[in-house]
Amino acid sequence: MERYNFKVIEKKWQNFWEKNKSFKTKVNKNKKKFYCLEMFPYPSGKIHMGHVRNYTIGDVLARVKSMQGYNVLHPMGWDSFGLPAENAAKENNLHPKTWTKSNISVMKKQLKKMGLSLDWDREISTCSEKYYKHQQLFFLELYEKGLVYRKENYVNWDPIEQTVLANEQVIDGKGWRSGVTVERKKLNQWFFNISKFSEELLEDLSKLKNWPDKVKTMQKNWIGKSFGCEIDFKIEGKLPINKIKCFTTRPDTLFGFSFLAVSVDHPISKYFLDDPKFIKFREECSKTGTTEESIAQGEKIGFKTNLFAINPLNKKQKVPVYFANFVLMDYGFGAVFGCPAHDQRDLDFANKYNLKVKTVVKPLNEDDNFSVEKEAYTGPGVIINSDYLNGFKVPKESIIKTIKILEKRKFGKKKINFRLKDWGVSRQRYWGCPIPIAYDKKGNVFTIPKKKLPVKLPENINLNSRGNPLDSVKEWKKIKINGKELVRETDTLDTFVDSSWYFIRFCSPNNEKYGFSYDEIKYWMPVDQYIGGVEHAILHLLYSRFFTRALNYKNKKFNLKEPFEGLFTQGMVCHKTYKDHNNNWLSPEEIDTKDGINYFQKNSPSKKVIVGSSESMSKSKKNTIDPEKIIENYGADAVRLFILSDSPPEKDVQWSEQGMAASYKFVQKLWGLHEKIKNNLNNNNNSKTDSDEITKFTNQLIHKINGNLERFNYNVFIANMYETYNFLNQKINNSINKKILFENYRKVLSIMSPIIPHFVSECLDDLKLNTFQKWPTVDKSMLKSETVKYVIQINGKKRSIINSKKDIDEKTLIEEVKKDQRTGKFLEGSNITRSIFIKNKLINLIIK
RNA sequence: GGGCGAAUGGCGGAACUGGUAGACGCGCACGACUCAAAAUCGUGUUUUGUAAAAAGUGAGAGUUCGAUUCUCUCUUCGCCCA
Repeated sequence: MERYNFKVIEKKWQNFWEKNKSFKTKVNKNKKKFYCLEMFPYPSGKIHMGHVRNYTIGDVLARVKSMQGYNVLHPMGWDSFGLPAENAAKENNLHPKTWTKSNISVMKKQLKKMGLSLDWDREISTCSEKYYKHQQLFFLELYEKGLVYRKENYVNWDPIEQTVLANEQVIDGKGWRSGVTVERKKLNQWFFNISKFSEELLEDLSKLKNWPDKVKTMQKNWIGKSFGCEIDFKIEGKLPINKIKCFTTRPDTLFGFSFLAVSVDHPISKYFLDDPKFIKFREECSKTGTTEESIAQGEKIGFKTNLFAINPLNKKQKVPVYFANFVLMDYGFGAVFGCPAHDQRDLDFANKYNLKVKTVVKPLNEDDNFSVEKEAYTGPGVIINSDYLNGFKVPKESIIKTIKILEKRKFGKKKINFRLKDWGVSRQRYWGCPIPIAYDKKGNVFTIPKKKLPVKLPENINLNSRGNPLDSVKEWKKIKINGKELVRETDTLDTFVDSSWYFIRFCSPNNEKYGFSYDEIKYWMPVDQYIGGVEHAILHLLYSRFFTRALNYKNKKFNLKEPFEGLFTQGMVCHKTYKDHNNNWLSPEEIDTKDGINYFQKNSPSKKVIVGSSESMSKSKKNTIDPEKIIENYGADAVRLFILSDSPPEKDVQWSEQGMAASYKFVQKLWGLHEKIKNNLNNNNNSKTDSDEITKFTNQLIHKINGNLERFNYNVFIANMYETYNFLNQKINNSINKKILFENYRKVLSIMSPIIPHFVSECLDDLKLNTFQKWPTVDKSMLKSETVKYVIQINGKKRSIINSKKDIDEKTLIEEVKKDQRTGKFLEGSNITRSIFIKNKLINLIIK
């Protein structure tokens, strides 16, 4: 027997597919479409195992759907703008474009070696002018629709790098690169008005039936709808401030009011700017950062003003006004009223500054003397100590009733607040999509005429200069519009904008006139199955949902709101970690073992290795496995098989050499089986002995696999493949009818083809069959059986399994149980008091 | 701090609506082939027990004829907000 030579055969079929453009797709209105999309990669250099997993999962689905008769769109492209290109450019003195292009060409070759059924004619790259010119046009259209605006906003400013940092680039209040304390700076930034759609984005989550609940919950929390009330507090003091507006979800606790806290960025802060103590305090605040985590966990600090706020429900009550670090200007109105007894954060603050703590809610099972000490009470109960609010049930009755009272007295009104903020899209970066805007000397905004698009990125750039790179390209910045001398916007768009519509572009990748054609998106959109990492569960998916709505807004021709009908989030690829005794990470290639228990450094058995837990593959932990090498060693089919076999796709999978080797062996075994079956097909047997059994098996197999595919249980699918091998390898003999064997084997091969397409193509071709087979259908009559296995339970315990005729009645079965050797003895000398009978499945006899 | 989820042999995991727990793979053990090894093939493999049998799905309770599956309490771990 010849070994299966994957190197030759995989290359052969990859060439065949490429030459014949086997996966090229066109709109075909007579055929049902299926749009299968995996999140496109950032071209960082090489593909990693996460890509291998993601794209294998998608490819299996695309191939199955195509076999099931769908017109499948399965494209691939590159999310190719972004900061790493700029950093790489600085380090290697390479232009970002050069770096990106060469990465794309490497990764494309690697993806092709995986044997993916991709329509490469639809390849797009977001850093290409052909792509971003449409994005610039969209930007202008959104601007016209009023969905884009410019405002001043605080940003994290790195004074050394002269650039804005993202929140995750600020570590302990310092720039990740410079290590210098980050400043808060007010800058003019462009915003997308995503909050306009807050309600809709939240509501429509319920329509997304094929999304994981987990992701929907995360989006729901991110949008953060809360019901409450805005309240105007009268202010007394020596400053010209009459009132301060607050948002609260707990107006019912107003009698527990003990301080008013405002953000250091609140408009009233302008009256304190000449107070050096306040300036110092504000610096202090900027160190805690603005993330919710740092606010929740950091120390709560305040700066007492000489102002007092008056409780609208009790005018005698005056409380101090503080600036506080835990109040953010972007949420609500940048001011909150403090009720320490019923909010832990407020309680911490009150305790620190010796402020009054008045209990106004008691749990239902407590008496009126209930009083909050160290822990704020936030649960349900009844209002107490609150004059005419007393007795209201918390929270259902109390909040609504209080709001009504406030509204009646004109101190406030009902308000729904969202946590979701508008999307700031300005980035002080070079390698991104230029914003098609210019300004005159006064700072008035001018849009670049649509005819003049694209605004191209200048090629010559000095990335080592400080600050915004485009700002230093003097010639590029100058522009004349209608004879006016203007200066271009030098910020570029957040790369999340690029990925917010690429799935639409895939429908019309070569349409030069516009970002898409209505005909094509009408046919292809929405994406039927979107597959990617859960790390994009919030931002990317929410931005995409927004962008689709933005295109839909005021445009009746664009009849689409939700871009992704189905979503699947796959788990990560993990590997054991290794360290030497100096706590340095070691890569799997640097270690060796003799017994599989003790590990040492390669070629030096004295240097022991500490084996750590399995963690997601990352360069920093050195526990990555290079897909290219693995494909080189084992072949793409075996790698596809393994990456799916060991865990359900939505969970993390452990990479293991042994598992990989087992998959490789399995492909080899299947080749052996193929030879064996081929030999059997040469006999002239027309009898039916053993043949029915094979047909029955095949039908049950298809039935099982259909179910497993529906549930994305690809690992079980593969277990089914192993079962099939075990069964056939045992059953194949010369007594099997040739025709029946051929027909069943054809079906078995077809079913395996989405997972190991090269191998199956070779086998089918070897049998002179078309390598593109239809997905086999189940012959339901073959799923039925004359006899049935009955589980016999006595007092709920399994005692035996009896083979019996199908559809027999309870009495007959009980007689059989009595006669049966194994079960009979349990029944001797006792009465059957009850029996539970489940047809064709089980009987449970209760005896005394 | 909040939200979501998970826990099954030595390991990864299976068990569709409550109905045979441990499919399938890895590992391990034994055997065959071999001078030998690797590779390959075969057999076995939850635990205790020679066996009959008993126990067993993180811990404890509950519902049920019957619970890995449903309910409650707890423990641990993971993910997300970050």
